[in-house]
Amino acid sequence: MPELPEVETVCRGLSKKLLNLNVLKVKTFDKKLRYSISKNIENYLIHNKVKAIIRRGKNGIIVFSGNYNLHFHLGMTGKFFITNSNYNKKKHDHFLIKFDKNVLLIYNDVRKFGYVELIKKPLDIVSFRGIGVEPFLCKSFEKELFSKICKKERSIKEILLDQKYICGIGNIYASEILFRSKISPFKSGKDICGKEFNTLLRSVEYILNKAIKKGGSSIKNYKSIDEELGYFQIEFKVYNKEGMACYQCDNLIAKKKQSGRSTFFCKRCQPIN
DNA sequence: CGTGCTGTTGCTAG
DNA sequence: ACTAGCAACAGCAC
Repeated sequence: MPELPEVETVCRGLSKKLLNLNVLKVKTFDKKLRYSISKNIENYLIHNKVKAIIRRGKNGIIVFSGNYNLHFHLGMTGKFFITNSNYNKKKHDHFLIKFDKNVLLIYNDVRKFGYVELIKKPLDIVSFRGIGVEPFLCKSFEKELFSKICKKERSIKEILLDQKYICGIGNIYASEILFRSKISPFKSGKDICGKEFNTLLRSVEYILNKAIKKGGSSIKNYKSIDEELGYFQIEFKVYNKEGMACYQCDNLIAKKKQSGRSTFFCKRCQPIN
């Protein structure tokens, strides 16, 4: 389930396991994920050392010592596993990197909406793929963000999902953030007042931070041989809770589609006006 | 057994 | 500027 907190947890896990290791071998099992993987990717990465793992929105970047970095996006079902060289290939494994110290990194993706790609240095992290402000920096950009968003006809839920304003928020946490903010997901951007917007930004930080903390606590007590990185789940207040009692009031949680995607909310706690 | 629907993302054609 | 459709697959209800 890769939104920002999951990607952050994956990056921290990768850092812990891969930093300073050397690439011995790269292998692709599938020619194509969302995009085709560079045919001779091994030539670009072999004998390179892992220098850092960086997250930007829902993107991860493995920084290598050579001229190229490796950008990954997990799509809907992308997962990394760290294991050892005795590993046997599983269904939907698409890509692996063998490092020294007997460390093997596996990329597994059922639906193949994710991808990995080489990106040439230098790394421009600020304007990376044209995405917007990092959620944990959004308070410093409150004025700029508000001046854009308060002109939008679109609903605030769709604005939160649009990576070009604030990046990293996906369909699950968008509902959770709006519930905490007591703002209707259907409220138009132009109807959001300054005070509400301030509450919204604080909820963005709160919800994502809470989820990262949860991920951070789940990652350190691994015990299986094949360690799956970033798999965890926070307790949701509204997501997937249709028909259940609201956490705050007696009302039942409602579910509606916005741009073809499910939104969960409480009509009483999140009034439209 | 099949058929149809849903799903954590993001690109693109219209 | 916006939305529907789509990518590929599993899991579920019926």
